[in-house]
Amino acid sequence: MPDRGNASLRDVAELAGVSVGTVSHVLNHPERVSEALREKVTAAITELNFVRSGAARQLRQGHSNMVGLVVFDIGNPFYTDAARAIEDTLAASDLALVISSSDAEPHREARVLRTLIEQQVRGVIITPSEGTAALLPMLRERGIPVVLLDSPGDIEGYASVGVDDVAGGAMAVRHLLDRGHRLIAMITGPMSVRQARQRLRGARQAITEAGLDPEKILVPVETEAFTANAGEAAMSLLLERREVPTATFAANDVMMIGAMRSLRRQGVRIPAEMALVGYDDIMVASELITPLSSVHQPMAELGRTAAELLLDPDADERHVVFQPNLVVRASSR
Amino acid sequence: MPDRGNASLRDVAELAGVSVGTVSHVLNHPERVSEALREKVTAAITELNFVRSGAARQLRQGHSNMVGLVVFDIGNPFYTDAARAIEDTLAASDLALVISSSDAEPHREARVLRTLIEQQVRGVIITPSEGTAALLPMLRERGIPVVLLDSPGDIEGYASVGVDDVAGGAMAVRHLLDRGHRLIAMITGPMSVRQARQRLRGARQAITEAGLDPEKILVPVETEAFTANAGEAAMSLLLERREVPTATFAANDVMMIGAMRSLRRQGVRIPAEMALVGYDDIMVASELITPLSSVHQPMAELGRTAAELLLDPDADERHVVFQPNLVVRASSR
DNA sequence: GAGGATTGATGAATCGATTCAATCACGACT
DNA sequence: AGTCGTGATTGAATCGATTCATCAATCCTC
Repeated sequence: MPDRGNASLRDVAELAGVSVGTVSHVLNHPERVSEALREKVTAAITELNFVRSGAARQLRQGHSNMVGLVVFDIGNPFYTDAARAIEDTLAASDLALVISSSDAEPHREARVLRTLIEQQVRGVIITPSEGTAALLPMLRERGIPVVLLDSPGDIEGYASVGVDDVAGGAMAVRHLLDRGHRLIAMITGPMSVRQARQRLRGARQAITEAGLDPEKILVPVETEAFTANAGEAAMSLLLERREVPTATFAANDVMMIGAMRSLRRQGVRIPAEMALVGYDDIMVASELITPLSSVHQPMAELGRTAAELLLDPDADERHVVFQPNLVVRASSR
Repeated sequence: MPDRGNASLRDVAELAGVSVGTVSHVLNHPERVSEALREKVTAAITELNFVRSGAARQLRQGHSNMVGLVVFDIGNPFYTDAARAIEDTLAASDLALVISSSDAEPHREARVLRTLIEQQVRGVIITPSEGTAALLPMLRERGIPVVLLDSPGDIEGYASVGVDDVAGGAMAVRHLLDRGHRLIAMITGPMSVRQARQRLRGARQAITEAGLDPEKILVPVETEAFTANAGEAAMSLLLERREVPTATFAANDVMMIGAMRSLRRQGVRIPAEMALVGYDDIMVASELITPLSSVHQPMAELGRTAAELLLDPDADERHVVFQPNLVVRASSR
């Protein structure tokens, strides 16, 4: 057995009877090498099963061919959809994607970013948490481009992509207004979360724009978490009101699933007695007993754009905001 | 402003007034350096904001501090749960995780593995697809440890971790038998998929073990895909039978959600007229109108063990198989 | 046919951290 | 006082791909 698997560029050169410079040219600038030599070199490469050392390459070039993606939680389907799109876009430029999750822990986030700097990544795409702003200068100092994901202009001085949560909230409520509802509940989730606040703002805005009074039309119910149980409790509360709303908008589909449980138990018909619109358009939204209308976010486009911004040298501080779109299903029809 | 962010180990040495060797020792073998110098060096490191070059380090050491994880699809929640556990386990050994998805495309998988080899990763954890077996020798040749994920001994000669799908199928059906059901449908999914075959085998086995005849008890229905629509169609078919089963086991929760749609439309009561058990225990299983019993897989343990096997030098060809567990909810109670 | 231009190939210098053999400083012991 | 030993520090060699100045060869043009 030939001693395969550890060949260096020098070994290839020796076998092919050329200089190391030529082998390197075959790999990086094939057009500069005559066909005869090119063939000899490629033959030697296959023969030796040669794979070039990324370390040596990076050391010389000053940067690697990797881009870092740092998300809160890899488990979140939105981020994975975006990640997929990022990966595909980068692949076209021969860049590999390195995914890490920060869990929104500053300590962990710092460690992850440090590793990325050590690897001299070509750029970083990150969904910022509370502590992120303090860490970004580390990257900036080293000339590593940064794009903020799902964070429309949260932090000054960096390019960003995001989805317009105000518009999303507005389009959900506008749809319900259009269908004649005049007392609309909103299950907001925790108001400490930016997305919750902005979706609520959008909801109010839609009502104002229709020439109506948000105070009279909208019944917001804050919950402690974005869970199904929280949604169920919120809906139970709403059904006990003197004047029960005829429609409900939830800032998240999972809470709405809980709310639907409560409705089913009380025998409230959907959408006849209670129309529903959720947010996120999760995979099962269309698979529920009553398929759920929901605000869909273009995560793939978001990812693609984030990657494009990262690669664009003069995108320094551009902010791209995508518009969500409403998917209407039986729950509000 | 000091020119921060590009300092090399030599710059640190200069500022601290010591040799490069000493700085390196401070980083890697602090105990060999006197306290006085150690402090001077650490001061210089902070002053210059020094982060060592991973490339140079790797080049010299012959390997990086990264481990590659290659999955079918990052979007799949199972894999992300496992990924999280892998990441945590590796972090304890100061190893970073690089996640990539192969989409089960051999072409893409080959490219991903090539990148990992270039990076001289310390090991690779991979969920193998059809073409994987042919690619693994590339890693073996280079002495890169490999652990197969979710693939109990599929490929000879490599360590692996997996969940016992036969046992999973068996425990679902055993539960239904225990509750007195004697005509049980199984929505299998495509039989070309190993998981589908093994879960069916488990189902048969449970019936045999109970001293009954699988041919008389079990009604398998193959579908073309693991989707909700496929599940719905399968259930409609079952309901048209002369003798309608009193229980259904689906090889996947999403198909079961479709099946439940069909049942609801026909007014079949769950579990009184039809008991249900799914597989995967997806997040919404507990959030459905009728909470769904489902076979749960210990993905976190799977991930942790995969990482441990990877780091264990004498785990060369060990196979670890986990047992799934049945979560009983209202749909079969 | 000579000079100039073009194309192809070469190999030494380079990137930055690690490591080990060599040197140094200082105290202890004979 | 001199020698030995111990522990701390040094610095040069090393890993492997890239690049650029240099050299060689071939082709055009007048």
